Amino acid sequence: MSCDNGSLSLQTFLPYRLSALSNRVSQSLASKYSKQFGISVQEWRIVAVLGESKSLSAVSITNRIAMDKVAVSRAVKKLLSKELVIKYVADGDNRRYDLQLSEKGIALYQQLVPIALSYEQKIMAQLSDSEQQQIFSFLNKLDAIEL
Amino acid sequence: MSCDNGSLSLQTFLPYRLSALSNRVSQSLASKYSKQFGISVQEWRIVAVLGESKSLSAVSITNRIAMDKVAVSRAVKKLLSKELVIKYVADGDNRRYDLQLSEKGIALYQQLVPIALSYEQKIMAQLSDSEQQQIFSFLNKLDAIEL
DNA sequence: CTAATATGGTTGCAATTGAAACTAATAATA
DNA sequence: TATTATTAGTTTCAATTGCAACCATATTAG
Repeated sequence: MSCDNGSLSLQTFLPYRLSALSNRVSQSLASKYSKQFGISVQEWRIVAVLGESKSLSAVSITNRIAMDKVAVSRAVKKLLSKELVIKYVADGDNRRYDLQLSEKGIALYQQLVPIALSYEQKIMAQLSDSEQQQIFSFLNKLDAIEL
Repeated sequence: MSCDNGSLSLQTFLPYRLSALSNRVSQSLASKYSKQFGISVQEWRIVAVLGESKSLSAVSITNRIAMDKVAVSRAVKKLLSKELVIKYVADGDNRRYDLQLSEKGIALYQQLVPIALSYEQKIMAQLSDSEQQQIFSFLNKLDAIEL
């Protein structure tokens, strides 16, 4: 569907379309998170990743999700002030802090997961079966390539 | 491929994956544009849209691409200072400015189009034929839905 | 014709982001 | 054991963004 004839229209330019869609989705999710739970997308991502695995340092978080350490540091600071996570010096390394969800954080996580999943379902429901099957394989391939 | 069992992993959460991919693509393009041409992605988008249609007001630009009028205003200001576009009061409406590419802007546009297209090709080449066929239909469907 | 409303575009200010510099602690090297 | 190099995380400062208020012109309604 993209054009191959030396001319360019943003409407058929994959990077633009990808960015426009992703921004729309992100912003709609961001406003949901913010209105209902008072947290940002970054904060939610950290909560999500901590919800999956009991205890992580900032660096391990950076390795799991697409956030650099500065962003993690700032988001964690906010999560701490909201008492959604707790932080303690790691065993055997005084530079590192291990983070885990607090009681309050776990409660938030458990509230948020079904909302996030049903949101995703709403999107997926718009796609044909074959599209649903291909979308993650597509994302995986693209994640693997050098840009 | 996403999970349907009430648990959530960011790695299989469509909004997250979409955002991560789109950011990666955007950033790599942004650095290309910036290094080679000294312009931002927003500026490039405006150049692209002006390259397609001779003359547009700021509002028409916002209607065509996913940029709000503040972003357009600021990007246009930079393009003017770089002398890539020219601006003149519109016929019959003294509030409106019509914008078009300058000679220099056209030259930039003509340089950039093939680069952008070959970049897109590099991405598309990673996808199977059926994926290439489905990707824009997929994007179109998602653009159409309410979030 | 005048008052109210709407539209095109810009500006100001606060919040967010990015990049580099920084502190503190660990690991590696000699 | 000193010395250097890495690593974890934070801070700082400038640039970018987002939102609301703003000016100027156009349009509409009374």
